[in-house]
Amino acid sequence: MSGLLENLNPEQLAAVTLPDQSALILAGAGSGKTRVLTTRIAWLIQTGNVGPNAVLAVTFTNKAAKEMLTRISAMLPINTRGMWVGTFHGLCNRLLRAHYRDAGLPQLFQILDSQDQHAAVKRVLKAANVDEDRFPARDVQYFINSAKEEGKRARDLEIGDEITRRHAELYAAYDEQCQREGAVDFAELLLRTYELLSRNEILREHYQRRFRHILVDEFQDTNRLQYRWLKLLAGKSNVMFVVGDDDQSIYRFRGAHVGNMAEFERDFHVENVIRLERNYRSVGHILAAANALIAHNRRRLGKNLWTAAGHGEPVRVYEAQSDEHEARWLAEEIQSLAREGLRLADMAILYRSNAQSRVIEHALFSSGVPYRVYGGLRFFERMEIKHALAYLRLAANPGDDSAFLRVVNFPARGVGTRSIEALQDAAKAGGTSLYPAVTQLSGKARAALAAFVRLVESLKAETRGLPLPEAVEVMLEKSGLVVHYKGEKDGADRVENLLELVNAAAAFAQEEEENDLPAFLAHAALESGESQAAEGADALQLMTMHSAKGLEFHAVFITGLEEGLFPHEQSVLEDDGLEEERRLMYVAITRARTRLYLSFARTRMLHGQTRYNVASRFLEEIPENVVKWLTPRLGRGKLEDAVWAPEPNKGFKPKTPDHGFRIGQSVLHPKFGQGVIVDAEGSGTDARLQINFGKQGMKWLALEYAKLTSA
DNA sequence: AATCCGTCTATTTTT
DNA sequence: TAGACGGATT
Repeated sequence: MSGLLENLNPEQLAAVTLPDQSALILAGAGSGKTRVLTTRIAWLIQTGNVGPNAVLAVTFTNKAAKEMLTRISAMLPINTRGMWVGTFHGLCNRLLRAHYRDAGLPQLFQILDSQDQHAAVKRVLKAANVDEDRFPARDVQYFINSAKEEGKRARDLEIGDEITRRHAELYAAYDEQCQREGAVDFAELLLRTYELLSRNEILREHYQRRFRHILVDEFQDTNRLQYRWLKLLAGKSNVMFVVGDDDQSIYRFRGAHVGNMAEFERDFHVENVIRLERNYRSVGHILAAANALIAHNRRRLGKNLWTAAGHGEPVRVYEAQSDEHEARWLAEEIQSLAREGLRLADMAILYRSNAQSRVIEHALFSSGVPYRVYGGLRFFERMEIKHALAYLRLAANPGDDSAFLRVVNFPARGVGTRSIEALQDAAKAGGTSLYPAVTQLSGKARAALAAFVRLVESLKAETRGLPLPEAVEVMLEKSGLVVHYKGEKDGADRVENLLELVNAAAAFAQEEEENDLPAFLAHAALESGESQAAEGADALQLMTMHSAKGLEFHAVFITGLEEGLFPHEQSVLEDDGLEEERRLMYVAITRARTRLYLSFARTRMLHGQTRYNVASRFLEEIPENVVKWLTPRLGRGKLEDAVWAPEPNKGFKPKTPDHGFRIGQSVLHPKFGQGVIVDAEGSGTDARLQINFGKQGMKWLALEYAKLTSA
């Protein structure tokens, strides 16, 4: 056998070569989980009686799915085409496209992402004349998604109180609207497929017979509906190979149900659970910190990571006076590591909530450290891209009301609210979508709308039969989007993104076998794309601990370790919340290969107020012998002393310093020339200013001695 | 139709 | 503090 199994440790080997029975692999952080999963698939195929098309592998992210396919292709000389490897949503999309009639959907059903869904809910609320203060769209959206993730339709809900009753009605109305418009949201992809397979015996048996081996990645993140979906496909006799880590379950707030692991053991009569506990990523002290911390959780399946590598460096802990000091220390420490030769891209700053990035970014910017922030808007979520996609959607299907409403007056073409309302009435009266209802109108409203209809018609005509990227170019031209943004003052980035959409279409057309317009639209909804294009440059990584899951870095900084922030005060109120926060800390710690830093700040600006903090309990849960304090060691006081008391009202603090210099101001220095003040601290004779002198560099100058004049 | 202004809110996020 | 949003204003 061509070395497939070489270098696997005994547990990995056991997992890969398990006989045909369902198995649960408890894979610790850094234990070679993806390798086991992909080698298992390769092994199944290579040893004979399993063909590629008998394999179904499910992941949560497109990235993971892609990674898996790449690795399998590298291991096997075969074409991976027949294999179904994808995300839950991607696979459901594939099934529903293939069986749209049986699923009760139009052939060109559109996928709504969360934004689209939010807009759709708002339209339902408006149509139903609901008081949006009492029933905010995001609450209704949350209600609908939670219900769907429990596998429930509006009619299946138990109505307890008035609010629930109203929510259920809105859920029903929303589903009706989606059905009318041929729209399917993310949860619906799952639920619809589930219903299709449970109702349709022929289809169910077909797929059950086909997928002899079902493999699931990150199983601890599955929700209840996903588990039922898997069970349905598995039937009585298929082999499930699920990989997960209960200690890394951090997504309960979005429906993940760790209990699925225990249920799986029971439902599938799992005889032996295989534990992958040997860690190939981190040095000993880091693992010791992680193990000791997670041992404070009660409900665990149980696991202890170990490594053959040495202890390595101790975990460093830093106490800062304030969030700004913490940020400045981070910048300094990172620069010093960079001087030692570490690549910036191999270091990460992690935080609990996105808001924390601001101070850090400020400090990094001031010291000129290149960085990259994860999170935020992704490519296909940007407004201008949404607009462009709406035009494409209309070209594919003019009956798409949400696309219609998005761009009917964008760029502005004199279609006002009154015209839209008239149109909506006409559509309702005629029982049609908005587009065909235009002919029912008269007067001014009709004129403006008719022009839009002509635009869509010409779009349809001129893109028909064109290769995808060319169709996108035509759309950009005809819709007037590019011209519009060119004329806007901050439109340059948007124009660039629109042009990038042509490249995205070209890349998609080249990579995918099924590459027509509808397929591209589904791709845009299911894979929102990278959040930032600038990959490759050597830049420090900034992200939340949640986004760090699955990644690893040479050096990791976990920041803001303060009671109330991490563990977050909200989470302490939630059932199992504290344990989930601890798992998050565990995930964060285990991202580090050789260097781990933990930091906290005594004071932090939060919601415009200074908060006084106590160090996080997680710090105390890490054994002293693996830790090295960079600041004087903290007394180990009782946590009951923890206060998040608001600042005692001392009236106002003089925010404008007495010396008259402000941050952002341009100044002139006799020796360094012109510069800009980027930061300041102290006051009176202690006042110091940090000034960016461009090529001369960044300097801290004592105001008392530096002869500064304003420039 | 664009812009201004007051009000509200503030944990984590993939599909 | 700062961003998003909705309503009112120009």
